[in-house]
Amino acid sequence: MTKTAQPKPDEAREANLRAPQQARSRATLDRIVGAVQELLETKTYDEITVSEIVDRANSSVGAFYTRFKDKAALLDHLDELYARRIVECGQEAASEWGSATTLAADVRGLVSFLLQLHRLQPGLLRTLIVEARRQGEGSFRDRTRRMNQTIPPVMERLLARSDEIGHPEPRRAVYLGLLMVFSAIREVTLFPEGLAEFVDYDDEELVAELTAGYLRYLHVRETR
Amino acid sequence: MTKTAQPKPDEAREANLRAPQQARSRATLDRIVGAVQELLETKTYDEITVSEIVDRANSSVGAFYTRFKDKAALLDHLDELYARRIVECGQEAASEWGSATTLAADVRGLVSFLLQLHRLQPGLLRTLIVEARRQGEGSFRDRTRRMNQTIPPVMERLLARSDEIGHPEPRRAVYLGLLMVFSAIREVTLFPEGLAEFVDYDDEELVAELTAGYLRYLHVRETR
DNA sequence: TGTACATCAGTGAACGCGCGTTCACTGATGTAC
DNA sequence: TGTACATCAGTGAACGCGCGTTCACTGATGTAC
Repeated sequence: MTKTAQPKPDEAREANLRAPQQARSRATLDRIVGAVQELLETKTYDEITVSEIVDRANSSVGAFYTRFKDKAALLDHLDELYARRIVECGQEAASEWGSATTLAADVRGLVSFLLQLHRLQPGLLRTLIVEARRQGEGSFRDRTRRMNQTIPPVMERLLARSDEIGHPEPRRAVYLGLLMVFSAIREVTLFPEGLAEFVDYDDEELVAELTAGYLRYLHVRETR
Repeated sequence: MTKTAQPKPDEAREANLRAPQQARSRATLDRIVGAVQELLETKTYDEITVSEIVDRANSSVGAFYTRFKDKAALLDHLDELYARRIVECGQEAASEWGSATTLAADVRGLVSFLLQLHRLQPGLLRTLIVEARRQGEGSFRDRTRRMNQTIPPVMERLLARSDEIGHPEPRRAVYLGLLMVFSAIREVTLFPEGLAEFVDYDDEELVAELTAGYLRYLHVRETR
């Protein structure tokens, strides 16, 4: 507690967003964010114009620019919101985990969680991955780091049961296994036109199969 | 053989490209294609200007527009070239396969092939996936189909040894397994800033581990 | 082999459209006394 | 409680830059006779 007032922990680190002071502008901001998120489900960020966003939000270009430094600042803000949400969801899901389950149950929970996460706003996620995070510049890089930091604790939880893991290098294996299921999920949800076309599982089956794949790769002794 | 001269089989189906008639313009075209491919390794297609492309190609905007209908036509052409190359590589690799190997060897060959393919021009591939194939419109959709058509024969080859596969649904399993290794490769090569950060295998190890993962998922009886 | 003409190829300045951004202004909310 | 002033919020026409595209022109290559 220093002499300077503590800035709001949330919007503090966002340089490009002029934080709203009144409820009215807060609402406008929310409408703008909502509008662009909707638009992102069908088009690229470049394809969306500022006018288009504010029209859909029942706002105006002027209002837009009193909140945001420029158009890029909105994308930055979206990324911030998304990152925050992921971290939050992750912690929430982790706290729901009981501590006495099996490795198989843990893995299954993880896979299921990841799939749900990707089902949320695929268009937005796609944009953030390919448009924002392209080359690790500035704030985007930081957020990737923040999100990645949530992974190791989860992996440690799996590794706590190394005795069940038959793979000779458990540590590397849990990470590569995660990458396999994670990216399969990403491919299915974000790029369904590609190879995912050949995969006709529904979500439940998909979780089951990916879980099985993960466990077998880890060489978990089968106890079914 | 009808009365009309057979059009060149290759460039025939490209409406947006005025085919070069002389060696000189062929060379110019090649330089333009080369230039944009280089640029795509570091920037998005939108970020690249026509002037930028022709400057690097030691050509001129005018020359550009005598070849291409518009800027989009170049992206279309790149996609066509890429698709053609993939199909070609696939057939080539397939023909190199001896016929008396083990399932494990086949899978390993496949995984290794996929990784090599992605190492070739990651920037271009990334662009084609996210910018061109976004929503399945017109020629891009067709090409995705063409490329996807090369997959089933390969899977059939694996399925020919179903007796070695312990998974209860061999057909669905070989496809999902493929998706897992394929998308893991994609994540590593195209989006290395993300989860792939945690994976520190070199290419050889990666192939080995992905192969192991695939085989174990298929429940191939271990014979090592 | 030479000449004339047609087509192909290339040049780069100029154009103009679209979209991000600005700005002069109006109205709403908060605060001091 | 009322009045005056400051700041916040919002409006939308106008601006201007950048980039894709055009176009009038020059030069190279091919072909007919």
